[in-house]
Amino acid sequence: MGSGRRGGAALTAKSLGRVRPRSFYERPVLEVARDLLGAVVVHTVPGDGAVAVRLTEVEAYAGGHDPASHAFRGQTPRNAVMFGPAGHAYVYFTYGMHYCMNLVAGSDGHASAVLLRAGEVVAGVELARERRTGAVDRDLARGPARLTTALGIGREHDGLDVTSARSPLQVRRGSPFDDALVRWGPRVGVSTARDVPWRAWVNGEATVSPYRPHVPKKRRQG
DNA sequence: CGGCTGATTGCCT
DNA sequence: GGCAATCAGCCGA
Repeated sequence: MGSGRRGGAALTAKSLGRVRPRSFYERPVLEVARDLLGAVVVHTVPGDGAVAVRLTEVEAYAGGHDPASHAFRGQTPRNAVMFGPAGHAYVYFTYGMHYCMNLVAGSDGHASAVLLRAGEVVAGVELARERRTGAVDRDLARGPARLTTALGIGREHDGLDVTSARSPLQVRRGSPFDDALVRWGPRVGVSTARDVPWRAWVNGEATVSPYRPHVPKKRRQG
């Protein structure tokens, strides 16, 4: 372990499809979210290898008018990438230990984005296992923070353009899922717009995250 | 299996 | 100072 390249032979651009162009992201965020199911996120680390994840679960955030969005209270240094052009990665740190990755969608300045919640590792499984020690294969990228860990994504990737064929972080066409397999549900922990289903996942996929609605943490007594 | 909770840092008010 | 777009581990049934 720790020496030599991994995942190179199994990872061909052809099998994963073309890199999605910026125009793919410059659409309403719900359309982008739906079409990201089946798409493949590829992160390559020179000398280490590449890991590719085929998305099975995503969540849409609609920018300044969305109470659950990081953009709701306006632009800050942390969320600045969301207010920029589509097709860039917005990576944030949360719970003092986890990273989550979004893809900026919509028109410039709208600050909408799609959270990548879960997927299946389709290349670089060995490297993903190293990054996710102890996890069974099905759980390697099953959950937003698990997904970034498996891919090796951190704060340094915030703002990266994922539409370039030369980028170490790309999103490729992959193999889209049929509409009949796509399910929509209400988002977690949002009081407004509860009737709008902004979480999309693929029915029957084992890699869809198992987590339930988040309940506010109770303050410790004494 | 489902439910609950501690971990641990940075961001926003 | 409160809490977060989470996760893993522990507990009881």
